Amino acid sequence: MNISRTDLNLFVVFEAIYSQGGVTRAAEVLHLTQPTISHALGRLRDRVGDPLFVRHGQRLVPTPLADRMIGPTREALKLFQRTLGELDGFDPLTAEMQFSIGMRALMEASFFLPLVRLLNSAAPRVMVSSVPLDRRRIEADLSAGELSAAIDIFLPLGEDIRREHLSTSRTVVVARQGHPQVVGQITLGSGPINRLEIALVACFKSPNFQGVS
DNA sequence: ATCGGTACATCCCCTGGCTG
DNA sequence: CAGCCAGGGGATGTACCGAT
Repeated sequence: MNISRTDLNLFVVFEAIYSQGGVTRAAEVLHLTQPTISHALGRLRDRVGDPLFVRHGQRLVPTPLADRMIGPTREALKLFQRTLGELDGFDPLTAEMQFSIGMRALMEASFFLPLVRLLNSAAPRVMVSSVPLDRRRIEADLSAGELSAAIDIFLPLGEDIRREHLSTSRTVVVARQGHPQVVGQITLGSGPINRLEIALVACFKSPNFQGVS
């Protein structure tokens, strides 16, 4: 295949369809229409001589070739992205950028406000928005650029997801001395704690963030 | 069995870039 | 400047699934 005769945008479309699991959702994240994505997929199918995705009910399932292509494609797209980023340069004081950070409500109270305060001084023109996090879609949303980053508990994710430890939290139970239902060893999995109405309070402490929710 | 909703494919047209 | 070609989008067809 001659790369000079190949529209490299087709690989952006391919990656979006693979990540989103469908043409329509790929169109949404790329801000194009469904027929446009369908046309692009058709052109890529012609180029590689493989359907790449086959319909399985209402889903598009990647073919073995698509499974083989997705890794190198993502690597290449990341390289392009990094190269363009380096060309643009980055100065936090003047950068005008927008980031979407996925997090759950509990995390939001602890991390988001400190982050906004930090950015106000370090990167005043950078906008961040907090997006409700769907754990089942973290990898897909990060790959598609729907999320710039996500803050959550440690989860088993793919190797291409870069992660950093932000804080450690401890769970404690507070009850009056001699409470009849809180005796002996207490666990989260079973036992008396499950029968009680409890208030869940999370405390986070880290070098970068401090907060209580 | 039928109907409505969802999703992908295809047809057709428009637009913009390239070339002679 | 005209003709060609590729890409994008609207409209429509087709297939599938779930509810009734």
